[in-house]
Amino acid sequence: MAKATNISEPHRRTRRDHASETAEDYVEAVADILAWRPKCRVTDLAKRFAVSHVTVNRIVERLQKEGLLVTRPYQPIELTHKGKRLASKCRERHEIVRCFLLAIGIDEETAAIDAEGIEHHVSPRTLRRFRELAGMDS
Amino acid sequence: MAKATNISEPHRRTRRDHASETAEDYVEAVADILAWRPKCRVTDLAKRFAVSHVTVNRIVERLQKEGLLVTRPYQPIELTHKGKRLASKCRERHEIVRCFLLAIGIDEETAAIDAEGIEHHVSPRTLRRFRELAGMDS
DNA sequence: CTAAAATTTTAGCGATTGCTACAATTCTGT
DNA sequence: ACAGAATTGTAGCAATCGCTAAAATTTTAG
Repeated sequence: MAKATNISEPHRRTRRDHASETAEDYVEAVADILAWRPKCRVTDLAKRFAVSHVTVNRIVERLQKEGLLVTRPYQPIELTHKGKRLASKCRERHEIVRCFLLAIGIDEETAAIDAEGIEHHVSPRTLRRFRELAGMDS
Repeated sequence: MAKATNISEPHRRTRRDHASETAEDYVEAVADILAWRPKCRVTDLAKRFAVSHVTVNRIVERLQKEGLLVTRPYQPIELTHKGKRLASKCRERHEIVRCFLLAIGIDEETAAIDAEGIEHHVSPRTLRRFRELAGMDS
């Protein structure tokens, strides 16, 4: 067992980047919304995340600066190539986690909820194992 | 309190409370440190989380207001009864997640890292299943 | 077309978590 | 005991994510 003062290894990862998680959640949401509607608006995201449209507005502004999405004043939101790639990656990871939870016997609703929280914290190695155990190997 | 947006079940959980996670991480760390040393100091926590002592100081101040721990100026940190209970709960949950990851074939180091991130996002139901599959049933 | 409704933006507040720089206190070695 | 080292506290900055209120713009309905 690690000594109490043994800092780095585990916690380098636990020092999570909340801003990155938000970015992932948002591009994933935008991609999901655009798969069902012609346009993604601030209001759609506000409803989805149950926050005010003002909060969404500011986050969208930040993500645009980071090159993940594009929008103009009073116009709908679109993903950049970079945003689409990130969204795709997140969606796949999200699905693997969700299907893994289903595979070990978690009910649909709980799996959906837990996958949302867990997805950002699964390393590539663990993700591969999840995929195997979920029977998603191609 | 609840802004009745009645949004998708999954996101009620994904709207995570970062402050609560920090509280859990800190009481868990304090308990762990006190299991190895006679006293827990601001510096110990700063090293563990790889943040400045100033950041730790402010968080400790907040947690004291919340009744999770106690400290006086220039004195070491101790957990309240409430803090000990929370720490115990978190440690158990943490161990279940870690052992579960080991049980499905994840290596020790990866399991330790991923458990740190995942622990805050596992529902009671999923946690029970993890414990079963880890062979930790009493 | 025009007025109302919906949507988006801006302004400004607070909480939380990060930092550096510096002051205050406690601990330690001689 | 006392000086220097270590530790802790304070002041003040920034970034992120919440909010309300109110202004600006676009969309919709009559």
